[in-house]
Amino acid sequence: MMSMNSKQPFGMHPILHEPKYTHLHTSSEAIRRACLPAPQIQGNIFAGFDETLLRGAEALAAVDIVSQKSHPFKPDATYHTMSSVSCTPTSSSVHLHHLSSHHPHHHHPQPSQGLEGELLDHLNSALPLGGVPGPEVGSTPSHMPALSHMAHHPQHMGMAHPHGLASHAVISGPETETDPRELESFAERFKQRRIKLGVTQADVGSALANLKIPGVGCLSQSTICRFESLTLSHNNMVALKPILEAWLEEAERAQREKMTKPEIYSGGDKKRKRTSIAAPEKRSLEAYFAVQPRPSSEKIAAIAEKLDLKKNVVRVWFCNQRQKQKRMKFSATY
DNA sequence: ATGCATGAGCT
DNA sequence: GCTCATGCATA
Repeated sequence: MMSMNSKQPFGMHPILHEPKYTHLHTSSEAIRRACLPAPQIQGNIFAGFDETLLRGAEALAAVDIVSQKSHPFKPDATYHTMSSVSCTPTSSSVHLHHLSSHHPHHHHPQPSQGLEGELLDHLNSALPLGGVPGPEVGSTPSHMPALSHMAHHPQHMGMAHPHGLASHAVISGPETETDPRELESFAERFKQRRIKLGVTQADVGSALANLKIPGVGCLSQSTICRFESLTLSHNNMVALKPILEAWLEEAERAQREKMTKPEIYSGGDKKRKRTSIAAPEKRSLEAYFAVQPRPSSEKIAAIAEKLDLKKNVVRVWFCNQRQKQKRMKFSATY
């Protein structure tokens, strides 16, 4: 008895189900890879990790920190462009727009996040979309699946495709906006309006279930946050956009309703433990990653032993690291 | 806001 | 075992 309340209630996710995805992957992957911060230095040279080389990588990492703060790329500090909400001190605003055209892409003014009316203030007590009471990030809806693995055609997401993909918007327009620029501005607008409504990211996440969109349950605060900060894959952004857009409209509609007719709104396990990889070990991992983002099982084992970490922890770390590189903020993607 | 983890589906 | 979408836990 342990997996009963885990995740997905549905096995599928209509939202993104497009057979097409099945072959878009290869090329898009390649393209994205080509756009990455370019950690791949000379894979061959270090290809055959052995004690010496491992040490070499570590040395590299060590040197890296000692000499200066500028390394080939900063894995942990996912390319931060948004300074609007930045809360992390570590990554001021480091992002490498390397390859291709690194152009000075737009930045948003981002006004203040302060609400601007007592009216709104009380409005958030009676959340739109049903229900979610607590306006604080503390509201933990247990778990709730959602439209979880909607894009389960993993290896084939093609963000390299300007069109053809999401051409079947479930909720919004006939053609889902795949344009990075559009996504960025939407995310920006979304956040501002959400704040205006006095709703937290967690609230939005759980309120999504009230939209009753087939296959769409709620989402976590993390996901909403990532959507707003564009730290999701492009495809993920595209998939979530119509859903959040629907929520936003519904929420604002509900608010207007309350404004007009004030009468109706009077009513109103076991904990997972998170492994923490120490800074030194993390530096080593980063060094290894720089020379070989996809170490073999053996190499992972070697690294794990060397750093005295569980092999699985190392494996997952690499997976997450790779995933991070693919997230939006896709520097050179446009 | 973000680090580490899980799990589905695919190879 | 990988990628991807997501989430819990936590800084």
